[in-house]
Formats: sequence, structure tokens, C-alpha cells
Amino acid sequence: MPANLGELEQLVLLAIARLGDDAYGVTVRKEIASRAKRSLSLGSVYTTLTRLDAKGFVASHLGEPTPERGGRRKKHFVITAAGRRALQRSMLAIRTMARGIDASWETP
Amino acid sequence: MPANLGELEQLVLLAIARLGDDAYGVTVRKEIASRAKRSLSLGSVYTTLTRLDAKGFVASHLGEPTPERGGRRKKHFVITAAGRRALQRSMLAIRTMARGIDASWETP
DNA sequence: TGTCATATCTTCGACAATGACGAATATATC
DNA sequence: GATATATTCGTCATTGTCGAAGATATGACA
Repeated sequence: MPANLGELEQLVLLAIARLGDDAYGVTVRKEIASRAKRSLSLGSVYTTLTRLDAKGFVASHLGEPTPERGGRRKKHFVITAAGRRALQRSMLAIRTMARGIDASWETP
Repeated sequence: MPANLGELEQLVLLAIARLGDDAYGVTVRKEIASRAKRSLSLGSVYTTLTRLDAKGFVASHLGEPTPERGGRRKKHFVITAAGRRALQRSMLAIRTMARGIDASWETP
């Protein structure tokens, strides 16, 4: 069970790490849009979130209803230890391949 | 047609960049195995190579038969300008998301 | 000198995993 | 109830992965 991560899975995992407590569907999507300059539908985000959960790479818990104009309760996500390892492995693979080629591939 | 790259596509592209003149199915596979510590079948490599070609991210040309113990002719690959751009975009997205989180995600 | 065995490489065919949406559904507040 | 906020569903496209089949050089040898 090698459990490799797809590109979007990596982005979502990173967004969660970056958002800390405030990581849930809508904010994850926003973070990816603004940071990675990549727009995707909420459906895509949730699908990925659900799959990461199924693989044990993230854990979730429902938040309490917030006073801000009602609406359904938020489902917050955090990265698990396994998710952290998987992400590090993925990123290391890419970095290792990229290191030492042309300067333009290096981390700026 | 946003043309995002999958994770394996990124690795294959990087392997080609790294191999220079000597990039073809077998060597690409070896490079990924030894560098990225990721083993995959030749079939997987060729499938990816073919798809990248179809998208115009790599170009190919057949090499002359080499004297070394016969065998079919090699199909050499090089990255195109479009491929280079796509790869840079992909890597930038990940890097931008990764930057500034916990120190453990940073480029070592 | 033909043709066969074998080493090298690439192509095929099939199916699993990921990516991506839009529409449907749930649930707080006012 | 109306509406804003969030998540789940159903579906299809793209990417990832193989194993097996096909192609083609060379070397051996009858």
C-alpha cells in the first residue's frame, strides 16, 4: 500500500496545514484559489477531502453552529500523522528529482 | 484547457530534463526509481510519455540502432517549451502553498 | 547466407484511482 | 417559511498502473 498522493490531494493537504483551525471546505477552496492561483469547484474540494479522510490522511469533526447568519455546520479537517508522512514523501520525491537540474527549476 | 499535470507526469518530465540526451523509456524509469525512490512498470512510464506527447509537453525522435546487443530502436524524448511552462506552473503552485508553514515542509 | 534465438524497447488493452462539476440536500438564523 | 451557508451525490473525464503482446536489432550456426 504505497499510497501516493495526487497533485490536488497535495494542495488540499497543504491548504489544511496552512489554515490550521479554520480548515473546512470553503476556506480550503479559497486558500488554493488565492495562493496556488487555481480555481476549482467546491464539489472537487469535498470529493478530495472525503477521499483523504477515507485513506486516513485527514480527520474531521463538526464545529458548533456559528452565529454568522446561520447555515449548516462546518466540518473541520486536520492532517493526521499518516497524512503528514504521505505529504512529506510526495514532496520529497519531487524535490529530489528537481534538485540540481537547470537553475530555473530550483526553489527561488 | 487548463492542462494541469498529474504527479507522475511531473516526475517523468523532471526525469527527462535530468537525463538530457539519454532520455527514453527505460532510463526514465530508472531515474525515477533511483532518485524518487518510486518503482513503477515500464508500461506506466510509456503511457505517461505518450500522453505528454499528445499534449505537446514533450517531443520525440527515434535514435539510430546502437551496437550494444541489438534490440529495438530507442525513442528519445525532450521537453518542449510548453512542457517546461506547465511543469514550472505546477511546481510553483505546490511551492507557494508549502512556503511558510511549519519548518518541516520547507525546502531543506 | 538464411533463419532462429535472444536481448532490448515500445505498444496495446483493460481497469483502478484521482480530478472535476453541477445539482441536490441539509441546517442554521431571521 | 425564506434564505444564506455548507456538505453530499451522481456522473463523467483524466491520470495512474500493469501485464502481455508486438517490433526489431544483433549474434550464432546449420
